[in-house]
Amino acid sequence: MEQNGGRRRPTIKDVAAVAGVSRGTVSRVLNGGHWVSPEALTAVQAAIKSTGYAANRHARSLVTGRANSVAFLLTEPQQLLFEDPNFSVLLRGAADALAKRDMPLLLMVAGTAAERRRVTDYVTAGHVDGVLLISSHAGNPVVGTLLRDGVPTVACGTPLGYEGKVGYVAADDVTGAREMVRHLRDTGRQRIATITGPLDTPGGVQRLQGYRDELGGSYDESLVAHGDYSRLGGQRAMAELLERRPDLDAVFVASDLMAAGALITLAAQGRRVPGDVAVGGFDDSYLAATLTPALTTMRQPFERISSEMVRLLTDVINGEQPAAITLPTTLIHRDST
Amino acid sequence: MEQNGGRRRPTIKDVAAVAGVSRGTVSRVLNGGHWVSPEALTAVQAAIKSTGYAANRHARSLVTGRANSVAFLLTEPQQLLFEDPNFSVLLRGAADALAKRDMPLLLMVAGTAAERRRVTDYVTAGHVDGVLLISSHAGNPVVGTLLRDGVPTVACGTPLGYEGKVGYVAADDVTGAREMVRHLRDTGRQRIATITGPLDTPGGVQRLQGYRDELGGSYDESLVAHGDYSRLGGQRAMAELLERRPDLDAVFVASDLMAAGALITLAAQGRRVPGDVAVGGFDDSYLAATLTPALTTMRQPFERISSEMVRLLTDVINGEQPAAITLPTTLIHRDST
DNA sequence: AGAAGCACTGTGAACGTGCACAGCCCAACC
DNA sequence: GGTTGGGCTGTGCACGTTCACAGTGCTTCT
Repeated sequence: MEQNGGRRRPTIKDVAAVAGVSRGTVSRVLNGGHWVSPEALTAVQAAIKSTGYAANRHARSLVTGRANSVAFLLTEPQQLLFEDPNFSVLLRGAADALAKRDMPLLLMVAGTAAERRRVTDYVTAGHVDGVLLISSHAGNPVVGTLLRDGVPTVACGTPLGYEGKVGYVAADDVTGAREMVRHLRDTGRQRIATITGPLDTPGGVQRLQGYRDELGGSYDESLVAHGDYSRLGGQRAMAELLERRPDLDAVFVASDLMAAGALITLAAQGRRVPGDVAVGGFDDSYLAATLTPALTTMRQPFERISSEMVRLLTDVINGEQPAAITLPTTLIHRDST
Repeated sequence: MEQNGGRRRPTIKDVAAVAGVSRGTVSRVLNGGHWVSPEALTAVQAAIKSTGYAANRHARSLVTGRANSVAFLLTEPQQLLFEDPNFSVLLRGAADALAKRDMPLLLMVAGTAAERRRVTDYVTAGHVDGVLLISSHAGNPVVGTLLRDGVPTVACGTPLGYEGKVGYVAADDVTGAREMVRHLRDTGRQRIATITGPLDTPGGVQRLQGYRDELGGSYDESLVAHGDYSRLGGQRAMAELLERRPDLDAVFVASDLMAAGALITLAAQGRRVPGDVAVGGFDDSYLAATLTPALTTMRQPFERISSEMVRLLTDVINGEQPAAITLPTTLIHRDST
């Protein structure tokens, strides 16, 4: 309420004085209000309001040993993740979920070795309570460090090489991929190709897995090309596929961004979508609906993924065992199939 | 070096004991190393390494009254900013620049009134030293609050309604827009339209200003349509322009994302780019190069903008007067003009 | 009536730092 | 040879909070 006229910020002591109680009582009110009389409670609450008191988090953290904050850690080699439209959605979701718990989100980037060093130093020094890990490529050295130092960690997507050792939240890639391939087959496609993600990422191997599972015996190596989750990668992989198998009539692309690239190649080579070739994506990023034609894709529930990551992480911080959560994907039917 | 076997983290006292000096000396080494003898210096440095000591930032903040962290504050009503490709670049740049100063970046979102309240409480409570403000729409209530409470703030783009009261870093929108329009005219275009950003944002008004300045007398209201920085908005505005002025032969679009939308409309209506209509964008986001045709656009130096914002903010935090920094834009000539 | 419990309150000691201050040693100066 | 002063060092206090503990007054049970 009061104006900050260059004066010192009110402390718990000031509140206690105004309320006519002791520091201890104010502290108890602040932390749940148990074991304090109704009169004291209201007096303290009024005093807090009138003084404009806000707890000093540094002092609190110092004595409790908890930072009450969480790091959102990006460990991609390049800024590839920043081109990824999903990243923003995930980031925002995490920030929202954390804000509801009154915990700030610290954004940390660990691309280079120097950054990696700084980040692990920071994190293992206990300046955050836990880490939301946006890694993906297997063999990430950061994961090992966090694990070894016992830092509560929740990954986004199966952490290849660390399954069962670190908690994670992921979409059901295998089933999602199967469903898309089944959809393509159900609409009469015979020669269904796929553009995969990098095979050292969970999305890369698991969506390919689903593609294979669904196709079973009729699986054919020449219908598989590999991308790197970038638009350009999708463009190239599509060109490669068309050269190898000009007869293909559908393609399941492991990400919307790569699908956007594939559409460019298809258009450039005069193939009509979905007339000549049906295209199915994965993610349902905001891109999908704006492409021409609008992209049929598997929706990943990113808002849910981020909120579950935060929930899981706070649980782990509070001593629970890390768990693995898999969430279902949904087929979004648009114009490209 | 030592393993964290559930043991307590080393404190400055442990370091002092190992080095055979007092806390004070270790503290001096930590803060610049002035007034400490060479022998003590090396002894302390060795002790820091052998104990694996890292200063407790909470304790430090408690006594110094500085948080040593900065908030990256998003104040857009919706998640519009998260669709904006520039946002990621800015965010990453800021995180990098801050990391070099060993300051963490706190991401805060203040879209709704409740979020706004929480954020201003947090910030004015002194839990961060300053704010990197990613606002844009005029009349943002958060700016006033920050200003009133004397929170060091640096905005991205001219903070409409608060010019001269808060420091900012911006690209030279007016000159950039002029240059693009001049380029269109120099390549022989006669009827140059424009799609503006929202007119309560600096980019909206200033890029329109540049367009007008360059066209001078030959300026015509019917060649101006308004967008909202979204792809769909660009799509709609382009349709509006084509209906009103089917004879137009060029369009300057105030953002790449809107230009992407404009290209969709132009393609749908059978206009060839750049044959029938030349299209110039603004931003040079990663989108621009991947569009078909690749987009001619004005490059905003986002990496530089974010690093200058951080530099300016740290200056303000250290007591300097806030300044206004304007950075030049560059014409990137591609295939759409 | 005294003991025992309950509901609540106040107090002192931490937590790990930076900073002001006082003290030390040694060289240089009068 | 005492005084000054500069280079370096150690010590006590403060920062704002939580937590354990010791009360206090009041009810209830033996």
